[in-house]
Amino acid sequence: MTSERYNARDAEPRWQREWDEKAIFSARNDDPRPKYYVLEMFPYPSGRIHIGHVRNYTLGDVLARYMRAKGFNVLHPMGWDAFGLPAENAAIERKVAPKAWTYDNIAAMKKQLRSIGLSLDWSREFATCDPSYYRHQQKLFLDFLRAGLVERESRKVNWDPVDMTVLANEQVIDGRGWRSGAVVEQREMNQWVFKITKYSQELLDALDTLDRWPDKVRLMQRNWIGRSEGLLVRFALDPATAPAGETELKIFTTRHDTLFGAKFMAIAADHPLALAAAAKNPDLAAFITEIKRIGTAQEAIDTAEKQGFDTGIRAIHPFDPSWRLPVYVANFVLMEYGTGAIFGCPAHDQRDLDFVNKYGLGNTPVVCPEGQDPKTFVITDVAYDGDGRMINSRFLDGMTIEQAKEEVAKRLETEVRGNAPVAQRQVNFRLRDWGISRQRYWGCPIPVIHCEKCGVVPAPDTQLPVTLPEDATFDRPGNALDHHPTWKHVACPKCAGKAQRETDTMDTFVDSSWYFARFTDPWNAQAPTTRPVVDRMMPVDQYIGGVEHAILHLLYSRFFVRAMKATGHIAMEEPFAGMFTQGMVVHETYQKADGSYVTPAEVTVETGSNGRRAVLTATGEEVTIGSIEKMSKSKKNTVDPDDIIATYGADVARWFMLSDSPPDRDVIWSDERVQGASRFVQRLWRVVNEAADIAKAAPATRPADFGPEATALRKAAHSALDKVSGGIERLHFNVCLAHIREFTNALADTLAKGGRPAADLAPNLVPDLVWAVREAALILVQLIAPMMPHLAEECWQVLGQSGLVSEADWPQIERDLLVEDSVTLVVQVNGKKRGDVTVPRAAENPEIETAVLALDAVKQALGGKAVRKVIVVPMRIVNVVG
RNA sequence: GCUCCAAUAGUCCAAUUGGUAGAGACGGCACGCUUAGAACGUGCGCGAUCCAGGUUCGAAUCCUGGUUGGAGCACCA
Repeated sequence: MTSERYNARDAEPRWQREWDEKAIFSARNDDPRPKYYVLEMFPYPSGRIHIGHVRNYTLGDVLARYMRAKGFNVLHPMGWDAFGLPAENAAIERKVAPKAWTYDNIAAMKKQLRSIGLSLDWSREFATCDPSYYRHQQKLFLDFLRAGLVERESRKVNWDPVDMTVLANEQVIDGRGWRSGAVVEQREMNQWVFKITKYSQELLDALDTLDRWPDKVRLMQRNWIGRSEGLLVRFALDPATAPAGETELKIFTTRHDTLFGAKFMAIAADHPLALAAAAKNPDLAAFITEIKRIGTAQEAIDTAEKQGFDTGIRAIHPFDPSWRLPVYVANFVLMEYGTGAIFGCPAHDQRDLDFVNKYGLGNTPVVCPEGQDPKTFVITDVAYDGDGRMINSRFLDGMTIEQAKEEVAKRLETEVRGNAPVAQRQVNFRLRDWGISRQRYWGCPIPVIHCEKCGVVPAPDTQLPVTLPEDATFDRPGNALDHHPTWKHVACPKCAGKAQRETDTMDTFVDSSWYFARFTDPWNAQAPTTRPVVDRMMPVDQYIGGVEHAILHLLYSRFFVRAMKATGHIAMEEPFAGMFTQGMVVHETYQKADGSYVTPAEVTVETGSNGRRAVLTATGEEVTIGSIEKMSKSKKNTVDPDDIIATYGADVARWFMLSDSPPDRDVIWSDERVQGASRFVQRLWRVVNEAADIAKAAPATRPADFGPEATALRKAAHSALDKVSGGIERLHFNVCLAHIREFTNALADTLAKGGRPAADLAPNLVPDLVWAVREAALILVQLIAPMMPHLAEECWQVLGQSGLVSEADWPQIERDLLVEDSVTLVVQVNGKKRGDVTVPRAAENPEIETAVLALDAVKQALGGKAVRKVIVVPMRIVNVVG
């Protein structure tokens, strides 16, 4: 018997070396077994891993190790999402080259990742900033360009005039650049865009096939794509009021049923008609300038009041030539959606109602809710957007909304004005094409050349990769690529004349939109993918990451794979067959009396009879325990994975991450519970060592019969095996851990009942029980192996097993042990529990009924009333209805 | 504002998807052990499953309405 504590600091590096030397986690592309691809979202090399990474990668590792034991050829790779702004900021602030900074960080983080004991295939590692990766991305870009999936477009962008760069919407805070603080301008710029909207409908429809994705994520994508069916209507303009001879105004609506409730038309500030009118009206021009200025600040948009300006233009109602509607320029109409123009029906749209109430245009209800009297139904401050019957709508009166929509569409699409129908049915999407141009150095260069004579010329394949210059300087704002003295000057591949390289680089979301495919064959120097390999190893069977990527990253990847299919790089459409969004790691916050935050490492929490209090460990000063929040540097409520692993070991960190909270929910980091995990590690170590001492006496062959004690232990073992297997497959790791602890308790009980010390006892034990103890201990170790692989290896060795538990096959379940000979059914009378009855497993309903009705408790509860019905739920319950 | 999700013991969470509310842990209390020791072992679980209705033989689970908390989108016509 070993009385030594389990020493994680000694064991963990030892087993990590062992796995490494034997390269047991390398997947082979020619392995004939069925494949299983587990992938966690790859990290940005910020410098240190975060506790959230530990959770993310532990979740994936449990699955990878389990599937490996189940006999799959598991692909579980890791890499680095290595392009991006922080490297350039480091270059500016610390005078270190982005490349050096990035690769140093990768080296540091890789060391940290290794200390977690993840079963990763490091032979496939790459960083997206490796030219050997991005050269293929450039190739994909050029293939997409040829296929019409990339275009150059003039687009409105957020421009930071100080940093001289385009900002993403998230980088604009209160209308100012997040770094420079300069007021952000809206500029029209030429941008490269991926034509993701060509796949709007497909990306939407295919969501229904992704049955192993969270509903939440699918819903978010559905809303993001934002399909709406409506009608495109051409309103004629009163020629006397048109500023420059315009004849019509096109609008898009989904509520054409409410056309008779129209009170006004509204157009966006940058609508051509608005610009034409502004040219003749200085007041209108001033108004447009004003609302465009507000338009840049995201905050202002949220709270801005509805504002409009009457252009003087009058539109003619499509069903009544004598009905004129005023055309306003309004700040709530977006040029980017639909046609940039609407008709306003205030009674049934809140925005329109706010607008008319401000400008005194009135409203007419045209949909009356069921049960309301149309004569008294009025709208004042709240628009009605529910169901009902049409009123005040001439030929539509009495129809449902759907009938009215159909009638309006039918009439207007058959009416012709100037060789075209007045209206046509149209489907609109909220989804926009994906602008990928970034005025940044540290990104994948866009492989095109601008020639004064030939225009945009793709870089020839032979010139790939177009690499970043390593001697760029960061001493002034703007794009370092553009500033570089020589890099952009090249000869035109077509005419050999003077030309310039594109100095924009790609959005880093491009890098992460296909890395999962590259992992299948990162060694291919000739092409992005190797067809037979990528077609066999993809899709990713289980992808795991944070919900913050639920929309953009996942949608872009889904688009990218479709584009890769269209250009012959892959056979499938959907990259991720299974998707899982894990919760965050959160922690309570601690504040000193002066309001400043202190880290958990500086604090000692004491639990007394009147609750918990926290003091500074160094000084004893009392600190306030604050709310539980996402770990952040500003709140200082972070824990460092290195500290945890140094103190408790990786297995404890892993076990803690998996316990209690379901993986898709936030987990509260709690020192008490981490210590609980640590105590379990020691307890398991003791139990296994004790079992190992007994197991030495186990007979070599399986006994023919097992006594009751042995059978009970075997049932506990195989039941745990069954539940844990199922739990892992459904990613219910917290429940798996509960079953493992339950089984550990059962094994410990059996050992304790035999008496102590165990060594004296072994010879007295009957062989069947000794054999069962050995079996139980082995199963237990295999069950914990996916979660605590180092401890499992150590235990495996103690149990005298040769080889590695990481390479062992998952134990076979003996299903016979899971079925009981007799079952105990709960007996209810009128839904209330009155007792129970134990019957043979095979008992038929009539015998069960007889047995139940014979119970005294049942007779008493019935109180002489006749039995009306007896409901027998097999294996569970009997309900007597009296 | 719109859409969606959640709510079970002091705390974190289970409940085979409509069948006995309790698996596991944290904390607490009691007892034991007296050295595996900032441990270890044993024991202790009445909470109208957030509230009000409804469906059902039977509801934590399904339906309706609310309360509280969270998430996403945000003038999308």
